[in-house]
Amino acid sequence: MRNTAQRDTVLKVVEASCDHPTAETIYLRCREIMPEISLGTVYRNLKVLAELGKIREVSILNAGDRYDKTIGLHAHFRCKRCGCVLDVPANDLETLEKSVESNTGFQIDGTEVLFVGLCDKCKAN
Amino acid sequence: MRNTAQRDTVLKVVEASCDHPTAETIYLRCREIMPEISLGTVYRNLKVLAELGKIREVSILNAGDRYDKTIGLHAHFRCKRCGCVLDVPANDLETLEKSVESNTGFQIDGTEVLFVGLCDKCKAN
DNA sequence: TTATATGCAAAGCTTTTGCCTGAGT
DNA sequence: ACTCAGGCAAAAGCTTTGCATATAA
Repeated sequence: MRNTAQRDTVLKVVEASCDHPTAETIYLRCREIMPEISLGTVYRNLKVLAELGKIREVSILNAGDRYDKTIGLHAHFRCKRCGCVLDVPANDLETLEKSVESNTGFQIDGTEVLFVGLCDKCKAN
Repeated sequence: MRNTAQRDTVLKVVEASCDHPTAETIYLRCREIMPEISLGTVYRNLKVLAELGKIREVSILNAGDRYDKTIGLHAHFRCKRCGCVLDVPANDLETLEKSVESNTGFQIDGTEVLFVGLCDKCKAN
């Protein structure tokens, strides 16, 4: 694994993003810092960084894949009106994982929880 | 909303499937019953049926969208080795939804829970 | 030096859409 | 009859990949 400026840039951009950006958005943000970076490189590095566990892929039902700097177990919320994606702290998730493991006998390595609904602001109007 | 043989076929195929099939798989199964059905029609009807709440779209992190005949609140499990997707009964989900609603103030209309890991069989070897 | 990563562009998938025709009601 | 839905094929994303070049170790 080589240490390249491009990979560094992708990681820094994800780490600086709080909005669970898509690959395309990450690409645009990378280009602000490193104008010559290519889209293919961004995709390649997002994949590598996710495999290394440095960033996290988030699946947002029918709205493209997103990336998240926060690795630890937590849930996501997507507002079906404005489209925003927010972190939801959910401390009961570990309990949930454990109970499913013992009920099913499966080995669980990761859990994705997505709530869909209306956020504060959109609920208001 | 018109009642067509094609829409009926798509619904019947999803209702007869226990493996959370992709749109492509559903298309192939439809063609066994109705050889002239087109892929576009399958996509259109999957979308319509999901909006009507007759079937459910399931998001399986980086593995294409799937469809599910089971509407009620339940979780999914995907084996990262063999790729199978299974239902996981999780009765605590409603409690989880409620607690997130009261903690965040968001209105929650739907919840997707996906566990990723190794199933029984794959764990064994 | 040499093997890995990048840039660029083409290719691959999945899903959507336009347009004309066919079929419910 | 009047529309909505379907068939077909093209287009529209999004993501991956091949290949030549550049660069980290």
